Amino acid sequence: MFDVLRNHIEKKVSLTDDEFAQASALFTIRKLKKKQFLLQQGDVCRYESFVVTGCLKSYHTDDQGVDHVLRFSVEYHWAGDLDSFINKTPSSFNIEAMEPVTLLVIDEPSLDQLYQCVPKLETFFRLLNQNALIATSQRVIKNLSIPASERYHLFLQANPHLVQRIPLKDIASYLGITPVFLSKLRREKPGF
Amino acid sequence: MFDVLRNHIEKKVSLTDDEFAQASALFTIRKLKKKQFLLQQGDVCRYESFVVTGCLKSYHTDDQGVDHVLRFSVEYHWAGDLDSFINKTPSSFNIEAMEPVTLLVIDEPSLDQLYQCVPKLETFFRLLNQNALIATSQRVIKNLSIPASERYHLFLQANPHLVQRIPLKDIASYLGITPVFLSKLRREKPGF
DNA sequence: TTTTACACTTAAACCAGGTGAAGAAAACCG
DNA sequence: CGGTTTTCTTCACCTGGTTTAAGTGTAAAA
Repeated sequence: MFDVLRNHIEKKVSLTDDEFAQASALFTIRKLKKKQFLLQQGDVCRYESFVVTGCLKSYHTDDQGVDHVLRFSVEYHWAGDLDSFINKTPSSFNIEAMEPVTLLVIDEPSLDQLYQCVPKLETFFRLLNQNALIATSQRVIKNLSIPASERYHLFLQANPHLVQRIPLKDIASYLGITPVFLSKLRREKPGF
Repeated sequence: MFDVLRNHIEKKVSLTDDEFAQASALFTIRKLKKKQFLLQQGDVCRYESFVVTGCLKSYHTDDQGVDHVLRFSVEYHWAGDLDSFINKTPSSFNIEAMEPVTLLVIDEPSLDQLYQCVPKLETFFRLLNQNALIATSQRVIKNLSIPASERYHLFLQANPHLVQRIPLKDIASYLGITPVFLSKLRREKPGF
């Protein structure tokens, strides 16, 4: 369980046994059933969560009741709303388990404490957010410059595993199109 | 000149004179004329740049030759391509001065060194990227959930100063619409 | 002073993608 | 297994936004 987390962290910074012990003491295990919520829009996000098994989606429900998927979090990735977590503001996201999920969660005071005790972990989370920022910026540009059909095929290539696991309507939502239109795309350009 | 940078940093973390001296020794002053490039698509981004005066745009030119603006960097903000800067890969962005610009620039080895000597500055840049990630994520959701006309008015409200400084076509590009359509929007819903 | 260049507007034809409704196919659950 | 719910598809029609192309205003270059 915790060794998965250690493995994940040590891909970016190396830790002594003692340092990792300090860290793991601050995480707790949490399980969710399919369709359970880790966070509901309007609530404050109290935890950053490392996904050990399963898959979650983070999505915003707009005033017309339409969902827009920001990201999927699968094994060895993180789930949470950074804005709400840091600033203690009501979140504008739902985070929902798409499958039974096992998480290692940490709250904000503990994470702060961890940064003090083990500065290497501040570096780790800095790198994590740096990569997330890079990926999100690329997504903005792709959404602006690439038509939906191509965005769909790029998504398929980049996430062949995900497509088997999650409903198409959620992929459509992630891509910024309707399920109806995605269906049309699949009919027109099959294969690939 | 450098006091502007210090002021900016101390909004997030406080520094001793000595700590700031170590930092400022690693930055150098750079000036650009209007229309000069800080970075050209395809080159590796060697510097993170703090904007003292002026305004720049970061944009990607797609295979059809169309520009897509990722961000504007004005006074007391930063310019650079994080992906290219960190990973030393050819950048997919141009960064161009829209006005005469004065910058304080730092290269990657120096920044790394700075993180070692003054850990508080690692915290500072972590917070900076954290905020950028939050803002960029919100932009993804807004682009997916809000129609162009509303996005335009939100942009006006949020950046009243910018609109006076930069061409409308660049705002259109930032919003993900054509200048022609932006012009139509302005005609239909004037005022505000 | 004239020329060139670029930003902005207008209008009309066009298309990528959305809407609503309704059925077929899967997936879920007792 | 059988019934319910959810997902996926199809079709007919609609709209927000693009494209192309022409015209105007302005500022800088020559």
